Amino acid sequence: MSKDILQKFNARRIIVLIRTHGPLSRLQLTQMLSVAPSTVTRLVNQMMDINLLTEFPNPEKQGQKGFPAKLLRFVSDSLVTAGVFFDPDRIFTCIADFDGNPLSEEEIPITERSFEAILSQASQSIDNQIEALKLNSTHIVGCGVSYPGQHTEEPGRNLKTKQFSNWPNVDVLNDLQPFFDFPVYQINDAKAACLGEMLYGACKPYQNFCYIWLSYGIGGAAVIDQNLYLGNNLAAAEWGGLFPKSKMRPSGQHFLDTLRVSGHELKRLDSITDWHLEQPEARQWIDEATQKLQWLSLVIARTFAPEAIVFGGTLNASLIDEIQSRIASTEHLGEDFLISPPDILRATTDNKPQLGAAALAIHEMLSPSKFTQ
Amino acid sequence: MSKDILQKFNARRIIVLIRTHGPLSRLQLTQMLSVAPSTVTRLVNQMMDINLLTEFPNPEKQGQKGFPAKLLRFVSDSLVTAGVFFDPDRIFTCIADFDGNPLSEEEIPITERSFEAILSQASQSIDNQIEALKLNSTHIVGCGVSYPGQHTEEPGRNLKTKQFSNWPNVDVLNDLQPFFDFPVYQINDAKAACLGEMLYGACKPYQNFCYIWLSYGIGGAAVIDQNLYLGNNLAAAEWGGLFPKSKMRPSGQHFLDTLRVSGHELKRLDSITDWHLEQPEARQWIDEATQKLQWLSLVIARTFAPEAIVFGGTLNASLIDEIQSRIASTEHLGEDFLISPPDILRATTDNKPQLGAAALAIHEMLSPSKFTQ
DNA sequence: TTATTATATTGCGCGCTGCAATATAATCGT
DNA sequence: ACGATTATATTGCAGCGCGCAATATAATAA
Repeated sequence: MSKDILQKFNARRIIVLIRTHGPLSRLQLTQMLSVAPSTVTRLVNQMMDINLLTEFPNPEKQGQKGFPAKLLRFVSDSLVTAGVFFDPDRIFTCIADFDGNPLSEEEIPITERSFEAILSQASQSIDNQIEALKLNSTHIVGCGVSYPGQHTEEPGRNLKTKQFSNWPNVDVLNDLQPFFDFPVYQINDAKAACLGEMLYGACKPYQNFCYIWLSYGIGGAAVIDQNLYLGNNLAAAEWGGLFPKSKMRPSGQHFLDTLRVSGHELKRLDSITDWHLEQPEARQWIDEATQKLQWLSLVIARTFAPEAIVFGGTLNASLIDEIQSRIASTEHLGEDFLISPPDILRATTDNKPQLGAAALAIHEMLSPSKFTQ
Repeated sequence: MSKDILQKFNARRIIVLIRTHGPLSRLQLTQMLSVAPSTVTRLVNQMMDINLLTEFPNPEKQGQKGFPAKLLRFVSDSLVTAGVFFDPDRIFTCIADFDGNPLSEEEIPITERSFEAILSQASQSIDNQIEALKLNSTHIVGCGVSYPGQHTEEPGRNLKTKQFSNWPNVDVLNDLQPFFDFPVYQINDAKAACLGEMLYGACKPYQNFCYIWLSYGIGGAAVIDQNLYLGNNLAAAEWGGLFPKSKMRPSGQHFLDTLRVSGHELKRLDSITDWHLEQPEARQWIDEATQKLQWLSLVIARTFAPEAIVFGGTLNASLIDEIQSRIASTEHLGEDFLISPPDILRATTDNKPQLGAAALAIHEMLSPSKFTQ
């Protein structure tokens, strides 16, 4: 069962197409890729040999003339990806298939916030799930790890975090890889969530979009031609920087601080209830935050001109819902904005942040930029 | 002399490397491309066969042990590109080689502003230069055409312009191609200038940068991984949209209007003299414009996080010089901006806007995104 | 039962590439 | 002075991904 087929250019393109469009016939793949039918046949058959793809009759083509096309789909437990997300309060882990269905999930409360403790629990959780699903490490394309933090300027995609006191800048190869038996990738919470939306969520149809991630802070990500654009120092799309700390900023932390001043002592984002959102101080904050985020949307539309802007995050879901729908329903994003505006979307996978981490491993394998040949 | 070698993947990569790095030996190419030496030898020899490349001894390696490496460079008149730029006042045309040296240039004053008149003069000028240089159309990879305007949402890269009254939206294939015997490409002034900087000017070393184009209006462009990023509706990096028409905006037109209010009647940007720049009203305008453009630089740094931001345009050169150097010398781009800022550069080719148009044809041929195979 | 149609497979050859052996042209060492 | 050494380039050969064209397959239509 040699998987070097996965290194082949057109094999990857086939995987990408089936992943984004759902089941397809060989003929459809031929047309979409502009390659000879024989090429598709050979590659598909090799992928069926290693049990990555399977075929089934097309129910819609029952009773039609000609050779009945067979549709191709992924074998759900043939190749899977692992995802780990954590914040100061909890660890989320999962194993997901190529279609983005979690095959298993786990949530673990955090008791000790040391790097060692969190990562051992996470890797143990992944191992348990692999065992429970009767998989082994040859089935895993990789594991994505994501948590709140900022990428540093050093090479190697290091991540530093304020949320976990005394943590070092975490380096993928030196610090993370020892915990896992398969390739590990690391990215911050916002950018992982963005990949989740791109591969599995509301952004599947888009080539270019921007993500606005509302959590304790304000994060973000920009997708250009189905790739994460990270920019110099990996600082691209870090929208939080557009809101100086000296002024009101539409972050979860600022919302908690605002509530605290008026006597509602909350420490965690997930303690916010619908009742809190109805308080006058909250209403006012929401108005102001919506206004700021609409300005941000305008700036994004004028700079990146994405097809869509997506709102998501670990902030209270109703709160994000309201902000997104209010911005989506405004007549004009801003003065002189005459061209058709980007779609303003609500993220659909931000309740499962580990799915974004899982998406990272798939992205690293399938992103067009990774296979030049 | 069959030029289908130019369609080959690694042949194009070789051209790109020699274009960006200058003369290289076969061994250097081997290492930079991570291919076998035999691959480079064969491709290079084919390109020498069609007289695209030529070799010469490496002067620096005189007196060193071993087989002396021969360096490869372009034959200057083997493959060339044509460029046409015009604004309401003049037409600039040129023929340039792959290294960005103009082989010939022409400037034509505009007497009649009809589409037909301008394009016939431009194409006639190009044809004359081709003849004078003893070239024929097989040597021309293409012709870029650029002028002030905004791209429309229609497919086919249509360009609409306010500067030329009664002009239709110009479509490349239907409207432009009939004037030329080789492929034509069209793009607006700002984005063409940006390509000129990327291929020939101050931005050669950068993978990602943003261009701020100061002319009658405020244009711009974003380069991501050595590609123009155009965004949805080709509206990306149109910075002008960030300055509402209801307020002060750092555009050449606004500068002319400001001077007019204080009694200095100027209609054309190239009528601005150093004396004008010393007037009190001008000084105040420049202060304000610098402040606005520094804010823009901060926004760009926070969104695109480019390696560099380049200032250029058809606005008075001293004026752009001053704005660029003032922004480049500020301690911090803005509040909380802690990471290393982008380089703030001065464009070096904006005195030859036709070179940017010429760059477009080369870019269309050599851009990595155009050759997947 | 045969013709027609839509889809998939097989046989063959081309062309790009890597590998390993060989060639080339300079200096170094004695 | 002349072979040894070194750095660079070329050649022969084989592998392999792909396209083309012929063929096979499995359904409906006549």
